[in-house]
Amino acid sequence: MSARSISFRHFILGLLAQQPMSGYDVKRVFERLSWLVGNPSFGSLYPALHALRDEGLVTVKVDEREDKPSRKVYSITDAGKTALEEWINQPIGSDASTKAFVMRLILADNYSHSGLITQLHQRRAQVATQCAALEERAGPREREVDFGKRLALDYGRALASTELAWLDNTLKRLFQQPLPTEGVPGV
Amino acid sequence: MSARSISFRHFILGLLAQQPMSGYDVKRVFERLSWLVGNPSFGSLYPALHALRDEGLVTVKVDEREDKPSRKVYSITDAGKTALEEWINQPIGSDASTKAFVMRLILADNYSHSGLITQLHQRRAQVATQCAALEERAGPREREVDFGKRLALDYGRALASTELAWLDNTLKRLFQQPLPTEGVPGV
DNA sequence: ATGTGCATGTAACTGGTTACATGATTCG
DNA sequence: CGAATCATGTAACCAGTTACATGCACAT
Repeated sequence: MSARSISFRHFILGLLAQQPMSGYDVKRVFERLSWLVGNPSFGSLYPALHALRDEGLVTVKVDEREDKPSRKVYSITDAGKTALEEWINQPIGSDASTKAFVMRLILADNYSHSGLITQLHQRRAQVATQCAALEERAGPREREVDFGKRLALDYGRALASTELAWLDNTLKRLFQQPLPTEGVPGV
Repeated sequence: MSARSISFRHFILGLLAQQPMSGYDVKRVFERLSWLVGNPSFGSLYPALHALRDEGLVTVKVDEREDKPSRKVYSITDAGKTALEEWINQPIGSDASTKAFVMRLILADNYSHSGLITQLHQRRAQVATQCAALEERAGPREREVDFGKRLALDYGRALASTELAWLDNTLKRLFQQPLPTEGVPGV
């Protein structure tokens, strides 16, 4: 079960790769990004941290302080870095949700230049396919679809074409200039 | 807790309100819309149907045919219609996912004119809030955010502003008069 | 006969939520 | 003293997936 279902647990690992944090800190990060990636409850956050620790992907250090309650600070291990790298570079499924993609975007610093570009290309291909399908089915020719489906199809088409434009634009920018914060070892 | 967590089960009820169908038919509908609302497996679809039946929201009729395998056709009941109406008209949570909103769009035919407009307004308010927050945090002033967060924020902002524009446009079409809410930059 | 599409289902598991329970520290 | 914030955790439950299992009908 090393690199399976990809979700909060892996994303948390990615956050810990950027800097060591306590569970409470992680929660705060999620809160600020909740609209983009969702907001796990403590009831799943803490167990996720425990699981990462049990797998040896992170280590815990108790931070005793006098002014505030003590807390457990989690840091990524070498094994964790390896697992993270494996996760973020595996191809995004065609069923991947927007949230899953945004998680990868947020962890962009963990990618190599070419790795990030590959991810964006894959996403682009999938969105392009969907956009084309939506455009065909929402076109003026299709009369059998009811009002609701028409609304939904149009909505989806609008979002998909915007995403496509964003991806094209971003890929262009990335292709022209190297990453501003390149420096992940070993990728 | 009759009207709880709102998901596939309720959406299926909405599909059955449009026309009686078998589980397999429902699956096919999902398949065509999978990018927009997801695609439940049979392992959750059939139990959902059973649950709706047990709650008296749908009835089953076995359709015996000679040329093809027999199937179970589900039809919505009066109780089901009541439950559906209650569900679709309850306010969308600020944490509501895009998929949950698209489900409502697809079921647009089940809304009253004013009911649908109310839903769109609620969504608009939430997206506007998020869009503003994203715009502020992704602005050129914020220097502390890393490359990945900046990418994600920009991505979110692009999608949110498109959705806002779509909502405004759709509301205008549905309800021919200017919106009482304030305008948002960049349409 | 065998494979493909149609059609229905169950059991084990997973990832998540809700609700609960605890305790330190600071502020009014 | 009580409330709010910081901080961590567990147990019960729930929605959904995966994998499995069955069977009809039709075409090759």
